[in-house]
Parts: sequence; structure tokens; C-alpha cells
Amino acid sequence: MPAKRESGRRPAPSGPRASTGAGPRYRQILEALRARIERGIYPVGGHVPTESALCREFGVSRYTVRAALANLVEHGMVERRPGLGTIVLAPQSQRAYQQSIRSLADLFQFALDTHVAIRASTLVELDAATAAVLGAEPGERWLQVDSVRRTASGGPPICCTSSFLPDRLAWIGPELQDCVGPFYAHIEARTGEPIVRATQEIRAEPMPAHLRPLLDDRDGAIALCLIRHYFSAAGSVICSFNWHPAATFSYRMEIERKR
Amino acid sequence: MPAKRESGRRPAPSGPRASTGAGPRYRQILEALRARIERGIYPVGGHVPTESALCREFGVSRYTVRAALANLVEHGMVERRPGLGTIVLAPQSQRAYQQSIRSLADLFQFALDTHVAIRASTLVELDAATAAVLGAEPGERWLQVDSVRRTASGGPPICCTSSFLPDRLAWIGPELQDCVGPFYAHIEARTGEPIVRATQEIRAEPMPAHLRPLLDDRDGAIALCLIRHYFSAAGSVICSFNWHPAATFSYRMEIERKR
DNA sequence: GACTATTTGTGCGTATGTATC
DNA sequence: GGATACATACGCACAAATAGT
Repeated sequence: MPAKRESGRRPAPSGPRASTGAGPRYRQILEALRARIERGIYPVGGHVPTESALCREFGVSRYTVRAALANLVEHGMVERRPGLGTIVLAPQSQRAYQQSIRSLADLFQFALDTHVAIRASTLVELDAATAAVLGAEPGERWLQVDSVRRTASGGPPICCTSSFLPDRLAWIGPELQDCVGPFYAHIEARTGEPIVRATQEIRAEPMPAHLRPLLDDRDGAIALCLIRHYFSAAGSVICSFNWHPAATFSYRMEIERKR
Repeated sequence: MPAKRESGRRPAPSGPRASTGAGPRYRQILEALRARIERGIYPVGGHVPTESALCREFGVSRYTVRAALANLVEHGMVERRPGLGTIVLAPQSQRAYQQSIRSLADLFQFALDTHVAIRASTLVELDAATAAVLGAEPGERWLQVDSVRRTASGGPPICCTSSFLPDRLAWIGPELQDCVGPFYAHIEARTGEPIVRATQEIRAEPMPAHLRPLLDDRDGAIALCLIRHYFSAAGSVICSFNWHPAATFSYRMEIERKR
């Protein structure tokens, strides 16, 4: 006997009804809502019915409805706000797969016990090409900081970096001289504004001629150029161009299916 | 007076106690547990106290304790199993930041309306170097499939790919000839085993000489080599080496702080 | 600006199912 | 089988945010 749903003895003993063959109730409701969102029955920008309406429709408690809705939030499909309701953000899960990293330092993917030596620090007006990469306007004033990173043991250079700070943060520039960790961490600490978002672009390029001597780059002239851009809620915080000799560096990432 | 927890009027009216000044109860408990895990009071591999024990200790309901524990699960710090308990997996959040992608296709990051032409399909015995990258043993038999990808409009070639399938999946090889989408999707469909995990490594390399004619590569001999490795629960499913001319390709990713 | 209705957020107590040892 | 511990589910109550009057 595939089990009945209603026990029908006492008024409302509650507890999980014997499986109806389709898993937990909250998951059934989740799938129902997901299907409606995908089919546009609840269009993007529109509202999902309120919790109490869903309780009535599916004949379950608020607990169960909330469990389903929480899952939709986790998948980035809806947003919920008190007094406003549940709004559809996207017709498909936004995080079917995900790469998780413990900290922004993981973006670097090389040992943090490295030393930085600043070679130059100049207030520049952006040319068109650089402005395009920074997402800024040509002619804007940014602070450019050029540096070389080596292993702590004073070994060979690992990479060359050009970092750009927006004008409003240029006052931090001098402090970077004796900064131990990565620049973005120092800026995060000094401004008190946490970094909320970061982007990274990876290119293969010839090592720029003026950098080759700094890296003892004799053999190959190929470089992996990583362009990292960090944002706080207030906007752009720092953008860095990191040139690694191709022979000594590769970038590795891992993605997992979510649940 | 730091606020009392017991209202002490009616037997148990329940409902959120007036804020003690530190946010919701479940979040306070979350932070307390997180701190204990970080300090090794609950060591990795060890157990967090049971729900009922935590209810007693913090003087809250099971609902509240569960809300806190659910958050720890979300951050990858603990694992929970019925009859077993709550086990500590990691002393820090494993997902402070995350890159979310809708589908594995996003790993490709170029239009899917491309055509693939298979140039060769051979059962090979792995040499040491290839075996190392595949995470296999030298001498193992894998099916190697070489192909070229162009835009649907019959335009110029975009990239060259060498794909490796383990012996147990070699029977799928012939089918890839008329496969429209990416190979991994076809394999996922035919085997019925969903892909659970994928890794990607990015290198800058000279374009291999034998590939240059295929790509009309005259100007630069630099390539971005993307090595993608897809896994189902049963193990390795397919691994591909994708060579893109550096001039026409860069890889971009975006990371967001979690909550 | 103050008030009210609506909707989600937080929290309690309880009951039963199911997996593990 | 029995004990333990988490999973699912119900009903209720109060708080906080929001929109509209």
C-alpha cells in the first residue's frame, strides 16, 4: 500500500505524512513553483503569491511553504522582502553550478608569503585602452602603482603588477609601500568598506618588453595576464594587471553542481 | 539590563524576544558556533553537540538551533546526517565568495551556435605527461578525439580541441561525429549520469605547430590553452584540451561575496 | 507625518518519520 | 529491536518592513 496522506484520527497530529511517492512536501511545492516561474506563469519582475495564499492552495502549513520559498531564494530565482512580497528575479536557477572560494586571496592562487617591491607610483590620466578595461572614462585621473612580487626567501621574481586606484583612494598610495599582504586587503582595512565583488580576466599575451628584464625572462616571451578588478559597495577599489611568465604559472578552478 | 529572555506572563506566548541588541537569536548562536569551530573547540572531524543539547545550552527552541546549523551547512563548515550527528568539515567558511554559473555551458563562454568537425578519433595509450594531466596512469587506454570548432556561419576556426574519453566510455566515440552541442552534454545524455564536478586549468602556451594551419594562425603563435575535466559520480567522463589563438580569446569570471 | 493593512521575518512547542548505530 | 539524532511538518504568536491612506 503506497501510504495515505491523511491519517484522519486526531484533529491535527501533524508530522511528515507518509511519502506520497514524490519526496517531501516542501520539495513538491518547490518544483511546482519552479515550473510556474520557468513557464512565465509568474513572470520575471512579477509576484509569487503570498505565503498564506500558497498555504491555502497546497493545503500545507506556512512552515512547508517557507521551506520551498527559501530554496528558490538560494537558487537566486526570487527575492523576498517584508511588506512587499516575493518577486521573481530569474526564470532559471542562477546557481546550478558554483565555484566557491574561501577568500579573495584564493583568486591569487599562489603563496601569500611573498614580498612586494614598488617600482613606481604615478598619478596618470587614463588613455582610451586602459580606461576601457577599467570601466572608466578616458582622461580620468587614477593612481598607477607598478610593483614586482618575489618569494619571501628572496628568490626569483614571480610576477609584475600594475595596479590602478581611483583618484578618491589615491591617498592610500603611499601606505602601500610597506604593505605586507595583497593591496586590496590593505585598502579594505583602511577604508572599512568590504569588497563585495571581484572580476578577473585572463589573457595570453607577449610579455611586455619593459617587464622582461624584471622577471629574468630569457626563454619564453609568453605571459599569462590576469586582470583583477575589486569593487566595494562604493564602487571600484583597485584594478591590477598581473603578468606571469607562462612557464611558471597556470590558473586552476573547480566547479561543483549545487545540490 | 541586558534584557531578559523569559517574558514570564503567559505560559509560553513565544515569538521573537525583544532584541538583545545583537540581532536575531539564531544568528547569535550561529556566530557562537562558528567561533568555537574556528578555535578548534569543536575540532575538524569531531561532533557539534546535538540539537537538543544546544537547545538546552542556549535556552532556545529547536527551530532556532536548526536555523543556525542550516547556515553552517550552507557555508560548508559542517555536515549533518540523521542518526549520526553534526560533523565539522572545515574551520572556516568554504564559500565566503562564490562564482555562480547557470550551466556548464557557461564554462565555454563562447556562443554555442558553433559547428564541430572531427579530424581524428584514436584509441591511445597515455604517455606520462598526458596521464598526469588526466589524473590517470601512464599506459591506460583512452579515446582521443581531435576536432576543430567554427562559427555556425562557416566562418573562421575558433579553436582546436583534443578530447579524451576513458576506455569505458569509448563506445560513445562514434556518436560524437554528428553531435551538435558540446561533447560533455551528449555524454551526460547518453549515460544518464549527471556531471557533478568540473575543473578547468588555464595556461598560456605557444600554439602547437601542427595546429597552426588549422586555425589560419599567421600573426601570433601564442595560444590560451584551457584544459577542462568533467566528472560524474562514476568518475572521469571527458577531458578536453582547447587551444584558442590569444588574439581572439580571453577568459572572464566574476566572483561575489556570499551574503 | 501618523496610522493601518499586508507580507515577510523570527521564534516557540509539539508530533512523527527515517537513518544510523 | 531499541536508542539516538536529524528531517519534515503543523499551529501559533509577535516583530519589522513596506505601501497606501
